[in-house]
Amino acid sequence: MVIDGRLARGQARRQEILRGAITLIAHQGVSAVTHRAVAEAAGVSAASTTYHFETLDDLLIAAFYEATGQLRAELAELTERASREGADVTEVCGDYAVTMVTDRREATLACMELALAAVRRPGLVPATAALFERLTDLIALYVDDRRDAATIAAAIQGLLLMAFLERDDGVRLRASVVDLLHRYGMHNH
Amino acid sequence: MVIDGRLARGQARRQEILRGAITLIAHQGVSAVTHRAVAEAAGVSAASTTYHFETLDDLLIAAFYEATGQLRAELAELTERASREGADVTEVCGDYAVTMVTDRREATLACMELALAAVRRPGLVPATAALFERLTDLIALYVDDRRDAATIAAAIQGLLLMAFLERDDGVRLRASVVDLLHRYGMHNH
DNA sequence: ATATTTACGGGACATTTGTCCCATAAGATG
DNA sequence: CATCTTATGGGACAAATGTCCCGTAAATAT
Repeated sequence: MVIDGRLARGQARRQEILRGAITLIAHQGVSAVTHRAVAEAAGVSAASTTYHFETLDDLLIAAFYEATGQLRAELAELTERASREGADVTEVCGDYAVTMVTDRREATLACMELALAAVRRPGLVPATAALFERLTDLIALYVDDRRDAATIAAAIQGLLLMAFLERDDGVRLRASVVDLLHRYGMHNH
Repeated sequence: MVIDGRLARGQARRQEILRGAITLIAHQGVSAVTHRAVAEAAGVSAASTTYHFETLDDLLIAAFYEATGQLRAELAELTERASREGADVTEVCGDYAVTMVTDRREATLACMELALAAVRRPGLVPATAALFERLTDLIALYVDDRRDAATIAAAIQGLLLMAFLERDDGVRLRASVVDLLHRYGMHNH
């Protein structure tokens, strides 16, 4: 069976719309996400966004899955590689933290916006939790107790926010993350 | 000179409006803050909110100062007392963290919303930084290095977010905070 | 007592919002 | 070819929004 070209193009545009929404969230916050604004950001008509996402909430939830999905995939791959190659987890975490506030700045900010929004919208919790799980997976390679790993993951979230507020380029953040991990891993040495 | 009763009553209503805005932010997010919604939450007319706060941004910034102000005052008093009485800072921090997700839930949530908003609105940064400073002050009683104290303060912010997401009643949070502080204070013992 | 200042309610305005409807082009299917 | 199906664009609609204006009551000042 051949793939329907129309469906394929539709899905492609759907992705463009989601990317537009994520960029919008990162730049101007969740409140800036309107059908029309997303349409303009994605370079499509407003009707197109209502076609692919019946309601705005659907669009937001989908954008959240998209944004976290990227980071989740990267984290999972990082975890797999670090586990295989026996890399220094503290260094890997430090490097990736820097990536989150530089290259992945938009997606990270979007995730933080939406994680906070999840406090009020139960529908967003599972995806948020999934992202936390992936980060915890990576840290758990270094810290035995998974509960501790979860604590560290949450703490790193706070460090990321501070880095954004201080317009830190990542240097300070990197040191903080590495140091934090060392504090919890000391008993391993 | 006698105080103008009208001005006094005006300021009182101004406070009511701010309280309404803070409650609104905590319950439904920053986006729910509209002149009319705030007016209804505060039990006043919409015109009254536009009278006391010419623009919505003014209202938001004022609400932020109000919300952080409460917490800042409490933290400052806590720091002063702990310093005077030589109390166990880890216990004080643990207890107050629990307070933040229970009794002070609304104000704390509002602060987190607005701290994140500060990433995009430079006007909100000073107040956010001031709140962080107060928290850092308290922690600095326990951890010598102020840089470390700031890191811990940021980390606690992350733990608070996680507590909200997990609907933690504070038990888990308290343990995490105390443990985190012990990790950084170990060299003191 | 009269005038002035302050606080506030009611209402209006243009703009933006979510959402829906219809026409049409492009691709798939018979 | 004819016939669906899918994806979009253009446009419309009511509702909500920020903001402004006018009238008025109450407190103060002269």
